[in-house]
Amino acid sequence: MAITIKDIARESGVNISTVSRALNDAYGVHQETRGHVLAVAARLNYYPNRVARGLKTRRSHTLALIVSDIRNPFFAEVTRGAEDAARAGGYDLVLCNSDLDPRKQMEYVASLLEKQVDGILMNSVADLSRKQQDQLAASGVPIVLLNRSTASKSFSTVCADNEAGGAMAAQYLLRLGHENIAHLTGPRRHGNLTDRARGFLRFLKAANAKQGITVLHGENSFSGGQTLTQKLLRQQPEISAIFAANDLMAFGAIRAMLELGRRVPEDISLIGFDNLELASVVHPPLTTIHQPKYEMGRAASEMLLRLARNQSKPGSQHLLLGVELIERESCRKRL
Amino acid sequence: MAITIKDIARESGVNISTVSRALNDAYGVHQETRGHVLAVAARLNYYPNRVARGLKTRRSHTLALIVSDIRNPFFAEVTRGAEDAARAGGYDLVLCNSDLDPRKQMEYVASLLEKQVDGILMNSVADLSRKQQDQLAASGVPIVLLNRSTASKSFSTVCADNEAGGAMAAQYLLRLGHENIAHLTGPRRHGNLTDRARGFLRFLKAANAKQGITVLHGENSFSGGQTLTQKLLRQQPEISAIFAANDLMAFGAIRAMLELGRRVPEDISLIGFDNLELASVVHPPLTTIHQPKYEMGRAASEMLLRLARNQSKPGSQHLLLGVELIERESCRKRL
DNA sequence: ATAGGATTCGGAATCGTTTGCAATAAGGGG
DNA sequence: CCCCTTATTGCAAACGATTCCGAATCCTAT
Repeated sequence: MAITIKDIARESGVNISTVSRALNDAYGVHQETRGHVLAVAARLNYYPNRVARGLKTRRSHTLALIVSDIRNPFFAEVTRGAEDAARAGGYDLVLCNSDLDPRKQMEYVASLLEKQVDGILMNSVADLSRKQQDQLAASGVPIVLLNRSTASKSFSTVCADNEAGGAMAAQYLLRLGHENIAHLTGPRRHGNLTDRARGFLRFLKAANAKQGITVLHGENSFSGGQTLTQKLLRQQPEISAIFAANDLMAFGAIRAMLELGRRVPEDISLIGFDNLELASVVHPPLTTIHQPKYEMGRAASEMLLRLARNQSKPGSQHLLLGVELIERESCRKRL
Repeated sequence: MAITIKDIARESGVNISTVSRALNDAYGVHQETRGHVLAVAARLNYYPNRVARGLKTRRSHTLALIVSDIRNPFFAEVTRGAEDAARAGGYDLVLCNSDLDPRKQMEYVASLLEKQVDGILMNSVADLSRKQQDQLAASGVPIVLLNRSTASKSFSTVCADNEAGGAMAAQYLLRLGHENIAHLTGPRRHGNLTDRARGFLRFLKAANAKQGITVLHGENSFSGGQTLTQKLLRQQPEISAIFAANDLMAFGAIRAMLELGRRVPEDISLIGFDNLELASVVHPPLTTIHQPKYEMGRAASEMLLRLARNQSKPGSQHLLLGVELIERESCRKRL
């Protein structure tokens, strides 16, 4: 049986309320008795029961993070940022993998509410029905959405500036003199990727680009990038630059080009998005748009902490983080 | 204010104890009243407060996982397995990143104990002092160590058969006719890598290999693999096969050889260990020893659940999981 | 010396559950 | 018809903390 404040009270001859006050160094306990209590607590090797504490104070000092799959290196990075910030604030983080399944997501949320988590970090609610979203918003826990720019009235968000990133990619390829440019992206409903595409195309259009621009939709994965690239190069062998909507697709593109005997960057320039750890490892090292993944996780946790502590005025907040061009070796001037 | 069983009791005209029993469908409540209570609970949109429950039952229904860094894809995979199994058992998982810092690890453990977690999954205790380890063992929570084969009396373990994996690598390279073989590994104190090296060397020795065998120690990372390979090929250009102690080092080796103009597998065969997701993505696709990462996480969670539920006899348990050779394209017959 | 404010402390309620025990109701055998 | 099981329910005490409130003590200024 573990030591409780009752034991400490008995052992040090004071009431449990005094022990509690001493332990939390609350106002109203004499220095001397505080010292004595603390000494006894240390001697008995006491550690507080946070569950009991939570019952009374109605805060569990835990946050939850629901991602689609922690094995996605993007989320791993975000998660690390979120955990570090939570920990720094004295909270711990429970991890949930939803696979983007709406049912699983709602089950997680229900379970988390029962556990009285103080806030929830989620990477998407896009696939939730309107009704489910309302249910979430009505639940009362603070929620911040990761990676969702569409300013929502019910939820706070933190997101990278995907549109600006798309524009950066366009500007860069234009500056290198490319004219036949393709954009490989994911399913149309994918918000972030759509933003990137929009920024990309808008910039090209604004620059009066006279080039042929091709946009191909497919799976936003390694094999998706691979397949799209094969298709692209079969249809338009004259392509000189590719903007892949994320690094994984870019890796697939590299593979496809390797297999087709097209060299990167000698024959075709390639730029990705995300700046995954692997981007610098792959050959050739991938030029890409850096998303501040760790910072996104950190900022989201910090925002959630403020919300959970009622330190910020109620209502939803929105944070848009900047992106950055990382120049490596997968792009080259058009000859 | 949330709905409690007290509200349900009032609303349905029975005592809270009956409500509690009905909700848990415990023995001793009439079908009819149970039905009524459940209906009222549903109508009021009741969900139980697990914190209060935990206070009384002394189980929090949460497990914790302490890894060095979730960004390491190996741990991401293990974590996913662990979380799935925990969830399947009705537990959730709090994630901790220790960076292998002993102080952080102990802080995490202390915090987790205060939160009354029912069990802890850790990836290593090797860097803890003897005293800290005893302290851990004395804490009373079930602990299972991931990826630590050294059968410990105080802790349960689940681990892949690193030694057998090392032997497999040796057998494979021998079968391909290689004679000048090098092994790139990490720091000497790293238990798992040491096991791999032992299996590897033992097999070569047993096969009466007359070859020159070189073992190089360095950092067990991408750049470690890169550096060691540069050094190796400078000293011994005649090397025909390399066994890297993990895939990350193998990736580094690929990069180094690329830079030195040595082709894989035409000039030099390369085999890794882990079978990371990326192993099939990199060029050339890496032949490697597969560790059942997901299963390790899952098995560890399941073992921990049994321990936490007192379903297995006390004392430590140990599980060794098999490994497997994954043949891709980074190795070739010696001409 | 004493009123009165500030400190310091103890008592007890409370958070939302579970659970042992007693009480009551129901059913069955003699 | 009564006694004895057995099923169903209520009562109340936990679990381990926090916190409001009032009592006791101390200090200080008049």
